[in-house]
Amino acid sequence: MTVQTKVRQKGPGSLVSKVGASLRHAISSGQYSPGQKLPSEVELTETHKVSRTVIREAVAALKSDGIVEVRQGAGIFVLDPAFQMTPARIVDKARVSSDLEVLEVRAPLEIEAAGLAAARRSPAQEEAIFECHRQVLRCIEENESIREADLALHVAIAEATNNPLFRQHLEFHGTAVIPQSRPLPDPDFAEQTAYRRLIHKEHEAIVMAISDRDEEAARNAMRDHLRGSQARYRELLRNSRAIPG
Amino acid sequence: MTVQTKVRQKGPGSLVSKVGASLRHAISSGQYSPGQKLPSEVELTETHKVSRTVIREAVAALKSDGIVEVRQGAGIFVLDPAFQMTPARIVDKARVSSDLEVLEVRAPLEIEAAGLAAARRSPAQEEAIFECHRQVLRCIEENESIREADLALHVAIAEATNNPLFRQHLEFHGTAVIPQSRPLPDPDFAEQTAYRRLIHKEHEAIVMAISDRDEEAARNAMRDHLRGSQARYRELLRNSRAIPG
DNA sequence: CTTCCTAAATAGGTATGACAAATTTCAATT
DNA sequence: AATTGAAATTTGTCATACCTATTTAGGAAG
Repeated sequence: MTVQTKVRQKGPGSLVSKVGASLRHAISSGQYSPGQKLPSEVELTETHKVSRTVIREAVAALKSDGIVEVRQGAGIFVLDPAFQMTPARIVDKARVSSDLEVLEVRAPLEIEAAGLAAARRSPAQEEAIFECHRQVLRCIEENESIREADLALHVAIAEATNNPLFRQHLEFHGTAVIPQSRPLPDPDFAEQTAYRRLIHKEHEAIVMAISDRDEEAARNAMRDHLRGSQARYRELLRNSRAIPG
Repeated sequence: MTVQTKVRQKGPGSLVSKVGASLRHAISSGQYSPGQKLPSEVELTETHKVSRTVIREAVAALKSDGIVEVRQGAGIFVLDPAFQMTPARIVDKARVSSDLEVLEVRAPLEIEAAGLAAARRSPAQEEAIFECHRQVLRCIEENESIREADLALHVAIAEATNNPLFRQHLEFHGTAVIPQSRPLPDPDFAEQTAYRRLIHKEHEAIVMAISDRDEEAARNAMRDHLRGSQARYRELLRNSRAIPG
């Protein structure tokens, strides 16, 4: 038997769990961003002063959690958080929530997020919000769906809170949309355009308040926007119910 | 090199993922029920005709998913589903959110929930809220931790919204607690009692507003309560930081 | 007969080395 | 510059050895 050059673990918790926690922290703290490759197994054995067995088992756990993907011959890569097991995926599996229920939960969160975004946004985050706002306008002018651009704007606002939980909660209902971006059942073209420009105008109030660092105005603008959306959506429901199946 | 008696894996997917899937299926299909011990690692190597490395890595994945717990010298045991992957656990693994971040997200949700509970609660739900409220008082009078009773009260309020997403969001941070129920670092006994009675009084305002079906009062009471909690928690943080490590 | 203690057996944790398979990189050739 | 093939790198699996923790079994004492 060869001489042991590595100290056997002493103290609570196994080496596998310790290395696992260390890797999780490295990833979640941004040391390795999505798509990036982790050090090789051999390098990790040297960094953590453990055997390859421990590294492989720790990586097996991360892999199971959807945090990394491992390609033989290539390496260990950090997965995009969108591919990780998010609460949305579990909850969506368990139950399909109605859009109104989702809105009801989202509204207070997004109102608060707008206020915090106004208080905390960095110049870069401000720019990102403006860019998303412009993208929504571009979709309106080109008569394209504003769905993705709309969601991206809301995500940018959540990001500007600098509390990652807001963004996570938005992704919680990632497959649900804010109703104003749903296709109208049978829209008159001019009416649709007016409708979408109203959305744009409401967005503008939010974005300007965030830019002005006006927390209260941002909250109020988002509240008005979402109340308007809820009202429009309920109207939508009533109208679509009046149409014989 | 010794003669290989096991066939090297051929076909898509690694042996680790295959054994992992097999074990998951055995557990979910009821072959091994909660609390029951799985076969030993050596037995599993024989059953699946793979090396112990493969078994250990497969078990590491199951362990990370919270499906089994492993005790050195004892064996591998199936966990009760209640201990398995819940949204809270996933999020906690990926990142440790600060309590203040959690509070920041929870506050708007709980304020809204209080308002909706006032609007929508059934008599049975009203009773449940009162019962939880009384339980908190009992814990205070018996000098027991109010943590569980406090959480149960918040859950009862979320339930009374009759929108299951509110309860789900509360469970989202199931392991995080509302700060007023945290142990104080070095409490003077009389001060602690006064403190907990203040909590009880704030709860009372919320519960009465819900009973009175007063949405606005419920929201305001919850807002005051949570703002008070946040302020107290920040004070707690400042005080604990002043104590030399 | 019951209880306690100790040794052995069982079972998981870690380290090491070897080889197979997949991917990437590099050098030589066209 | 593009292509091809070999070498290097990296992960997947197997085997062996030893350490640590728990369980079991047997014997001795009360």
